[in-house]
Amino acid sequence: MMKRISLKDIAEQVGVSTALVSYVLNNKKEGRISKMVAQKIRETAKKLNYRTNQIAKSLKTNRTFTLGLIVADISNPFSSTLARIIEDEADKIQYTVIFGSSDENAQKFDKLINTFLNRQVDGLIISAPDHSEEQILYLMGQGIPFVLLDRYFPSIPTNYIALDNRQASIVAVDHLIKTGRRKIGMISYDTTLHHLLEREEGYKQSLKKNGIPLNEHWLKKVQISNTRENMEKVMDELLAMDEPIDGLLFASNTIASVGLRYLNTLEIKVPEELAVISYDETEALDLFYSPLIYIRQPLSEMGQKAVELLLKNLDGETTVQQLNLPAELIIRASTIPK
Amino acid sequence: MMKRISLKDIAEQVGVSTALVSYVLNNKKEGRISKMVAQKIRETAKKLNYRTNQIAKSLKTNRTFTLGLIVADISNPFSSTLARIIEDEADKIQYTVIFGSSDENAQKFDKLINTFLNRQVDGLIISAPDHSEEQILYLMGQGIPFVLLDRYFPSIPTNYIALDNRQASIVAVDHLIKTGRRKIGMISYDTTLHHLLEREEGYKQSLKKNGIPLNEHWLKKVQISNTRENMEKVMDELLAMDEPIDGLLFASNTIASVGLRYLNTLEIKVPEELAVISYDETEALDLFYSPLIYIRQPLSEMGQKAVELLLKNLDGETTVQQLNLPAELIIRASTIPK
DNA sequence: CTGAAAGCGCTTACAG
DNA sequence: CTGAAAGCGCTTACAG
Repeated sequence: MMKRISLKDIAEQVGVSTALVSYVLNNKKEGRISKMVAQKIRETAKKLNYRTNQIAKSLKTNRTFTLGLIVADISNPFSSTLARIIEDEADKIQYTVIFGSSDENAQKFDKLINTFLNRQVDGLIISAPDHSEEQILYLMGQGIPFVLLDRYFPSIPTNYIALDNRQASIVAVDHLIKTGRRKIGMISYDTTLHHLLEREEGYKQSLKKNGIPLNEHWLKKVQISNTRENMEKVMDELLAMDEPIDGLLFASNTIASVGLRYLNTLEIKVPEELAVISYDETEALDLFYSPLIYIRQPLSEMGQKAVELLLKNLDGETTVQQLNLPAELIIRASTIPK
Repeated sequence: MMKRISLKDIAEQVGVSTALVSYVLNNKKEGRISKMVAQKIRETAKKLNYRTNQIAKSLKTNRTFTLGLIVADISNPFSSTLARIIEDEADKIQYTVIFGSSDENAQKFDKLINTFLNRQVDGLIISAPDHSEEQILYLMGQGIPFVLLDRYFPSIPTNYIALDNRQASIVAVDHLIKTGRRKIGMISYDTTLHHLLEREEGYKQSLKKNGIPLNEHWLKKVQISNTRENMEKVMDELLAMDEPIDGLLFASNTIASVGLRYLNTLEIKVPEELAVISYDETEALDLFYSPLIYIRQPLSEMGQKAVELLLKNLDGETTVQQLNLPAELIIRASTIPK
């Protein structure tokens, strides 16, 4: 690789100090530097194709303008859509994003945190996996600026941007009931992640509110690490009961995607025999033979607010902000009244 | 934020030089340092929760162990799947990935390159947009290690990992013909991107080989920046011809996704009236009422080879390597014989 | 208007 | 076995 041009090279060519070159290129001390010299410096920088060494600059200024993004899995559309929004927001404030996937694994998550901190990221945006309280508390203890996104821990008083999951489930299940369903199942993950527990709570709450006693067999949980294998089993159970369910809520896009694929292979008619609502939108929903109703998370707003909140923290803001944004139920064909 | 612990802090506590601390923590000069001191240093580092400042290390060693990944759009499943594979491969060699989306725009692409170079990435993995030859040549001129992924320029003799696009189209169209189709359309992008031209060439070549004269109205192009709006128009054209097409090849996952959504709204029966094959797999393909045949790109292999090749370059390898990997036609229901 | 100098936190050739 | 010292490429308080 060719030798990179440094401030020193420019300084030597122009016959000034590196300090002056630095001032000019950073537009510091404007007006207090002779126009002539300033112009000469800029010209020479251009001619030599000078490129700031951000590493050196970061070492000196103690700011890297880098943001660490930890998602569950960047190849999941939910994560990658958020990543894209965050990329765009970060770009607006001159930030670059480094990312990593935790695979819902607290240990991998811990490793990512460490890697990112070693790299001196200015802050982190985090979708935390199950059982990662310790790492979150560590970050707080160290005073590292970060914002939790999507997932959060009610016991930890820290910044987060998330959905109002309980309300989202309530609206969804209310809709199922309003369109004539009474035996409503839900498939969620076997997890202690609070946002999913809230989704389950909302489901139960809606049933209760509408005078439908909860049948405990209606609420199924599948392993996060083993979703595909588990789904067929629990769906068979839900559909093979004495009184099979006539409404179903999927708690995530992955659950929905796998579930719909399986439904495609069955004789069940959606929405006539089984009305389905899914959390999150994926293109899969549109291509299912009966376009699905879904709970749309305000991803753009979530990503924007997360970056905005992180930036506030980088700028010294210390008050904690917690946001549970409302979801929107997108109503299409899959729950026409019976 | 709390003061970060530096080598100096450890050195002071233990009563040795920073040099020694550095040697111990980096496992340099093993055996030439007294066990006692080494252990004391390690203990103290642990006790103080020492964290290497990678920025300082990078400045000194001139290596950041950071890799820049430029994709078309991280929120597109094709990009995010590759990103995930690259993340995993990079992790194996202790690399972190910073990413950016070019949106198929040469100017944004140029900006990303500059940002990443300022940040002293050790190398780049690039899905280049249309008309970005200049930037690629610049990278070559500067001797920056990089590997093109998915897209490449035949006129530029540089490392790339891509698909054998021509052959992939040939196999796909051959299959359509073999199963009884004679009027075969293709929808591609309006672009000069070589990999798409190859896909088109393969399509034409198969028709020719099979004695079917090309009807120039069969090959449609849509704007990359405006895919959704364009698709309905060209599909209407293809299906409203005096002799409507009975076979169709989609040149990308986005084209397929939009196209299938539109087909869903029409009366056309797939595959009976129209046999469809798509490039790339997306979950959407599975949920279309007639599971689609598709051209599967070996994404894992592509991502792995890209990182492997980049690593070779970082280690000083200078011979250019160009790989066109074979695709696989995944045959399912959507082209049963007429 | 401009420069000499210190220092960010590391690594490493050299000396002993 | 260990340390003093230089230096990576910047920024910036200070002095003039």
